Formats: sequence, structure tokens, C-alpha cells
Amino acid sequence: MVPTASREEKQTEILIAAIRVFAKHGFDGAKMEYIAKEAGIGKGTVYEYFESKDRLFEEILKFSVEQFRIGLKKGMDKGETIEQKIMNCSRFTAQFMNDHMEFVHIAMQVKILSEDIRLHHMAVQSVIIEYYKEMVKAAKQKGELRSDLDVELATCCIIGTLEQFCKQRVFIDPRPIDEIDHPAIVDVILRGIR
Amino acid sequence: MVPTASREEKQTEILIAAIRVFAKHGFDGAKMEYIAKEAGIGKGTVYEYFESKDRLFEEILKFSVEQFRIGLKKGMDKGETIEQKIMNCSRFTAQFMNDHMEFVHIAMQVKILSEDIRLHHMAVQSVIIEYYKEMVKAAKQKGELRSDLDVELATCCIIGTLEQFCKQRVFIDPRPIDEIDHPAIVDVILRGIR
Amino acid sequence: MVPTASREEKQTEILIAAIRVFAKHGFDGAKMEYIAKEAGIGKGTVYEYFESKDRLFEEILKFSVEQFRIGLKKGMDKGETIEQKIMNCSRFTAQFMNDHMEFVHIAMQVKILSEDIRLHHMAVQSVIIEYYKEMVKAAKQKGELRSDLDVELATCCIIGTLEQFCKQRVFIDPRPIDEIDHPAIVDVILRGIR
Amino acid sequence: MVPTASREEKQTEILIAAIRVFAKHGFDGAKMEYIAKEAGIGKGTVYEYFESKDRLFEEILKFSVEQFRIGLKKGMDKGETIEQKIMNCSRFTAQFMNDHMEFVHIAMQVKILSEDIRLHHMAVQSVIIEYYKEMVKAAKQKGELRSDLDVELATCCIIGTLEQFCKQRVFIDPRPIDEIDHPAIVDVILRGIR
DNA sequence: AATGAATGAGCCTTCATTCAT
DNA sequence: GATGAATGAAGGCTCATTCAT
Repeated sequence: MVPTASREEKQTEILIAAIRVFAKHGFDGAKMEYIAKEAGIGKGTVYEYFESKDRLFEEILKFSVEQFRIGLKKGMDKGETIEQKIMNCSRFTAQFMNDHMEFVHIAMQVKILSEDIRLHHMAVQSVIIEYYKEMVKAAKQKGELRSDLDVELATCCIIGTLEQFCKQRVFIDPRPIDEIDHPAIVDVILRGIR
Repeated sequence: MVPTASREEKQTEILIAAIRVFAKHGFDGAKMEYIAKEAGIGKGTVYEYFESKDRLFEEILKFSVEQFRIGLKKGMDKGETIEQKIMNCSRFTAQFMNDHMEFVHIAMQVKILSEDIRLHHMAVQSVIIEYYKEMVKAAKQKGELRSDLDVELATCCIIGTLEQFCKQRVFIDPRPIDEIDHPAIVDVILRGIR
Repeated sequence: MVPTASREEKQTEILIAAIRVFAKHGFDGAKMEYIAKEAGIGKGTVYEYFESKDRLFEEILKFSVEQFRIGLKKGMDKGETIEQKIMNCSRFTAQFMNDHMEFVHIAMQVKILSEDIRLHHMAVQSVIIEYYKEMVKAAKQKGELRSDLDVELATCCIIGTLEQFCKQRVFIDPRPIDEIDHPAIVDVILRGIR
Repeated sequence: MVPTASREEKQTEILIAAIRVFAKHGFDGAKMEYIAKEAGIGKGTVYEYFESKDRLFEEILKFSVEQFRIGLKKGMDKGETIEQKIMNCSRFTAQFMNDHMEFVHIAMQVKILSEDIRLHHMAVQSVIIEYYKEMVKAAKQKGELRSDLDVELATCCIIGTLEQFCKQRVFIDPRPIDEIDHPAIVDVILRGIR
């Protein structure tokens, strides 16, 4: 239809379709046939772009975590003060969880995978944590946070609070995302670590 | 082994064995044969105690979440001040995650299951959150926490921080559990919500 | 309860119970557990009397066909004229099919069995046919039937008509057994072979 | 083999293969693997055409009974006199039983099946009986049969005699099918009902 | 390149049989 | 002798993967 999607574009299309299917059925419930149908192509075609179901899943994981990492990084970089930075993270996390509710489910099935990808996943998680740590350290040096603050602990407080809040809003007690009072969240966090 | 294991004892033995196997292989990787072998019994015997693989998994989920709920409740009840209560929760959560690292993995595969069990699981999660909320409310009334504190938010801060910390210590950067500085964690949380 | 049934009596009790279960569930649907329960005994006890499910089934087959053979023989022997003999057979066949509807179903699964029992079963069938042939031959000699009658053919006509009638009455269009007009049946048969 | 077998042709091929296997091993002895091998295809392929073993068996039953019904009907329609009609039925029944010895065995295992198919099977049986009844009624009206003849009884005599004869020739005392003296059979029957 | 019919390895589950009590 | 908990062989069915078109 469209001029013909480049190989890379098609690959991404399949990936997106697969995310939806994995999210809906879980890893083992997601038949390759469903994924093909969701992508509007034939079963065999999937194998032209991904060598196996496992590899496809791994690619999805990489892809999704990468999206998250990038978004978070951008949010941190855009803020001037630690308050703004955390606020940006809060907003992005909420938006991401809301849009990619599925991603969370997918990310949770990591252990089925090859050691390889498991390590990769851990690594990205670590990277994200590291971003936060750097942010905290920098803020400490700028005097925005108290000087005796344990960096790891502060990081846990920030990530934990943000994610727990999103989880509750998305999974336990779903409400419109724009009702979230980000300043209040950031306030609680900042009181703890300032 | 022991003289005679009552039906209930045997059922629990199988459950425990199954937890290990599910944790190690994931739901679909966990063959009933492995579970039987882990429990030191024949494949068919598992079916004398659990009608299907799905039901077995559901029982595990119920069992584990229940253990967690009970432990947390006990911790809250034993504390006098909000500080002691949170400290107890911190300690129990760390211990539980450390001992039942598997549980966390298992709990994450909820979506494969029947609507029934999914709802049950959500319900218990809600109950746990409710416990925390009650704790916060009571502390507010006793004047231990500031009067304009948003209860939901405070709850997210407590649960999120505790769990994130444990996750990092267990999954990302494993270190001996007794090195955890609980008072410091509680301090960060309390500053945020006091 | 009763003085204690002799081994043989108990064996027969199990046999009777097994007939009911096989008849209800078919060979492969009939679990040994059902049979034991129907006989009011434990699963293991069945094996004290019959070495295997196959053997039990074989015994049932023998038992039932034997009952049929004996009843038929008695009916033939009791009659004076060919008319009376066939009438007796008609009555007995109707009664037997009605009472042992199950038997018919069981007898139909013969081919699952060992060659041994299959041959035995064929043999009894042949014996029954032989009884009829003898009956026809004797009647021919007594001048009750025409002299140029083909004995095999006559036999088929008698057996076929009787059994087909019973089948229809029992399976296709069930009606009370005492509504059967045996003289009319015999009349049609006799006209054909007299 | 042949250039391209349409879906329907392939389905029929499998059906034919399955008839052979069911006939040889009985319902429960017939492994899907055997059926696949007999059809010269893979195990999974059978499931592309029949959703389960039970359904496959049901289709076979329908298929076979239908073949029988059609053949019989044709035989009746082709004859002018009742004598010719019965003769045609005699010939067709003998041929069918000889060629489809297996069918008879299969048709006998009806009780394992779903109520649905059982009723269908009964229905076709009834239809066949009805054909015979109509034939008899028509012959009565044309004065070919005596006017006080009981139609049901006559039907039993015809069907019973024909089938019993074939059974004996095929199962008990196998002899070449062309040795059958159909006129003699018809003669015995007609004497009984004329 | 795209397809989907065909494949068969693999696993859950059943149930006849055993044997310790 | 009677029992029924335990067993594991066996088979129906699924679905990731292949390959001829």
C-alpha cells in the first residue's frame, strides 16, 4: 500500500504487534500465529525478520526498556533543579506505564529467557538506577539535597515511590492519568531526601 | 521420611517443591515431572493433591501472597509508633524477598491465570495496600504524621521505597541481608511523610 | 454381613458389577475404580479376583454369551414342535436383550480383545448357530419344514428376524416387552421356511 | 501423489485411512499416530482437518452410514417388483459388508460418542428402516404382499435375514461373496411375507 | 519476499496396576 | 484378605518452525 515499508520499518511493525500479543496472552500463550495476524502478515513472514520466538521476545524487551531508558534520561536532562527533574520523571513514568501497561507485564517474565538477555535486562535496569544515582549525586553537590544522604537509599525512594504510585493507578485502582498530582508526589519524595 | 505425613502436610510439601520449580523454570518451563521429582514423588501423585498444573500454580500464588500478607500485618501490629511499624515492615519485606526471591518471580506471572485467581490476587494486593493506608491514617490521627498528608501518596512512598530497596538488594546488586540499614530507610520515608 | 460369601460368589458379584459399568461406559471408559465402587469394594480387591482389566472383560464376555447360549438351548429343548421351539427362542431373545441391553453393547466390542478370546467368542456364536441348524435339520426330517430348504438360509432367517425385531424394540423404538406379538413373528418366519 | 489434492479430497483420504485404523485397533487402540502414518502424513496434519479424535470418529460414522443408506436407497429405487428390490438390497448389503467389514465394527462402538452423534446415528438407522417400511407398504398396495401383513414385522424379517446372512458369511464362516445365492435368500423372505 | 500447510517434538494428564499397611 | 495411595507408561493435542510454492 504505502510505497513499501523498508525492511527496518516492517521489523518494527512486527515488534509493535508482538508487544500487544505478548502483553495480552503472556509469553507462552502468545502463539506466533496471533502475532502474525496482529501484524497483518503470514506466519512464515515473522521468521524472515526474527529467527525465533525467543529472539523476538528478547528484541521486544530490549526495545521497550530502551524506550523507557531514553525517555527517563530525556526527562532528567530537561530539568534544571532536582525538583523539575523528578517531576519530569514522574510524568514520564506515569505516561509510559499508562501507554505501555503491557510492557510492565512483559518485563516481568524475564527469567524465562536466556542468560544473555537476562543479563542485558539487568544491565539496563542498572543503567536506569545509575541515572538516578547520578542525578542524586549532582543534586547533593549542588546543595539541593542534604549532604549526609545515602545515595542508594534516595534512589530507591524516588524510583520506588514513582513506580508504586503508577502501578496502583494503572493496575489496582485505575483512574485517568491527568488526575495525578505530580507536585504532591515530588513533594513527599523531596521532603524525604532534601 | 518422617513417620507419616498427613494429607495436608504432603500437600504443602508438594507446594513448596513446586514453588522452587516454578521459580526456576517459569510457568511453562516447569514440567510437572520436575515438580514431582523435586517433591520426591511420582508424576501421578501430584495429581492426587492438585487437579491440574494451573490449579497448582494458583494455590502457590494464594499461599505465597497470604504468607506475605500475614507477616506484614504482624509487623504492623507489633509496633507501637509509626516508626517501629515501618521498621518492622522493612525488616519483614527484606527477609521475605530474600527467602522467597522465587515468590516475586512467580507473583509476576499472574496474567496467565484464570480471571478468578487474578481477581483474588488483586484483592490481596489491595488488602495489603489497605493495611498500609490504615496504618497511615491512624498515625495521622495520633499526630505522628502531618495532618495534610495524602494517605494514598504516603502509602506509595512507604511500599515503593521498601520494595524497591529490597529488589535492588536481591536482584540487581545482591548483598548480605544483614547489611541493610533499616533505620536509614525508615528515616528517609518518615522525613517525607512526617 | 452375610456369613461371608465364598470366593466364587464374590467373583460373580464383581462380574455383575463390572457388566453394569462396562455397559454404561464402554471398555475404555470403564475405570477399574468405577467397577470397584460399583461392587462396593476397594480398587485393589478386584485384582484379587481378576488378574487384569482385559481378563475381567473376557470373563464377562464368556459369562454373558454362555447365559445366552444356555437360555436359547433350554428354549429349544422345551418345545415340541418347531413352532414352539422358535416361539421359545423369540421369547427368550426378547427377554434377554431387554434385561441385558448392556450385553449387546459389550459383545460388540469383541475386536479389542486378544485373539484367544475373539476365537472363543466366535466359537460360541458358531455353537448357537449350530443349535439353530440342528433344530432346523431335525424339523426337516420330521417333515415340519420343506425338504428342499437350505438349512443355513433358514437359520439366518430365524436368527436374523428375531434379533432384528428385538434390536428395533430395544434400541430404535423402545416399547414394553410384553407388547411383542411372538406368534406373529413366528408366523412370518415359518411361512418362509415351511 | 496426484498433482494437487483439494482440501476436501485430503480430508476424505484421511477419513479412509482412519476407517482402516479404527477397524483394525478399535477406538481406543487407534492412536492418532497410526492414523497419520496410514494416511501418509504427520500427526499434526490430522488435526488440520479434524479437530479431535472424537470428531474424526464421528465423521467416519456419519460417512459410512451415509454410504450404506445411499446404496440401499438406490437398490430399492432401481427394482421394479418387490422381488427385484429385495434382491438389490441383498446384493448391496453383501457387497458393502464384504468391502466394509470394518464399518460394521466401527458402527458398533456408537455408545462412546456424544449424545449428538448417537442421536444422528439412530436417526439414520431409523431412516433406513423407514425406507424398508415404505417399500413394504407400497408392495402391499400393489398387491405384491398379503394385505394383513404387519409392516414392522416384515421389515424386521427382510433386514434381519439379509444382515444375519451377510454377517455369517463375512465373520463366522467366510466364503467368496459371489457364491451367495441371492434368489434363494429372497425366496425365503418372500415366502414369509407374500 | 511472502505464505501457510505440514510437521513432530514435547508435555499434561489419565488410569491400570502395584504394594505397604 | 482388603485397601487405596502411589506410580509411570502411554497418548491426545499444541504450536514453534520449516519449506515448497
